[in-house]
Amino acid sequence: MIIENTGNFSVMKTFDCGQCFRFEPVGEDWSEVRGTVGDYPVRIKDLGGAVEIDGDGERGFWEKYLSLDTDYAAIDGRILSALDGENDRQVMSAAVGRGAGIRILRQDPWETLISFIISQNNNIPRIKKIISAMCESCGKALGGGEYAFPTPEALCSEGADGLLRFGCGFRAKYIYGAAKMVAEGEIDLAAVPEMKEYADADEYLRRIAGVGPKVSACTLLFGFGRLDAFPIDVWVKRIMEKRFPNGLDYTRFGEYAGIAQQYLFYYERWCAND
DNA sequence: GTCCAGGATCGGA
DNA sequence: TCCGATCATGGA
Repeated sequence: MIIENTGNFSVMKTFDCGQCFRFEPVGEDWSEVRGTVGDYPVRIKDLGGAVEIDGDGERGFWEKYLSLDTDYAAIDGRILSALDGENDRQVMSAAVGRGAGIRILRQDPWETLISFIISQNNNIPRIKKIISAMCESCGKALGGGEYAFPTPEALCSEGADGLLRFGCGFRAKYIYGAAKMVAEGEIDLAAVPEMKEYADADEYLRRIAGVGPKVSACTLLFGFGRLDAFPIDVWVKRIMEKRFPNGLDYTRFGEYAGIAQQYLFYYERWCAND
């Protein structure tokens, strides 16, 4: 199917900005990607102002997954006018300019939680490798060599030691603990969207060992669509120290702090690679 | 061999 | 409350 009127939506930026770990480019660049969302293996191709989806699932499912129902032009405007001072405005302008086209994906909360537990003190290529091995071994086969993300029960039955073979190292005990809590109902991820206050949702997720402020924020942002979450990792810390000498009060971005964060993250990494 | 990666936890000051 | 060491692993 083809979805029209996608504005400045960029497949490349959206799928290569570190928010998801199960997509790969089809060809030379990231203008077309393939991966798996839930039980749907899919190809997503950027047509420039439109996007082609090759996979099962209703149109509404993909529109929601890709956040095509969200007015990013309006949000960008708010982010650009949120800060005072010439320097801060200039930095944000550069970051928004570089990141424009990114969409915060609405990913599965459980997959997002585990993915970002794995992400701690780790790098993106290796995170992908671990998740891929885990899916192939513990996830439901979808045909064509594709696999669903493992259920809590599937990971729980591996045991902490069983998970070590995927190369997750010291994070194995955290993954197992999270799987056990969710499988046994001690943590109910479906209850999180009901928590209106960020602090409440954050506190709830951090009952899981291995989930600190950063993993919690990423899970809330990428898995629960909480755009007010502002994950601070080494890159964001770096850009805050380097380019905001007077400090950055991210609460000024209000309910869209997470999108501002993603622009800053993308911008700083782009500068490092350039 | 050394350093680093979308951090969290623990113990000691 | 804050700070440093430590935690596995592999790629640069």
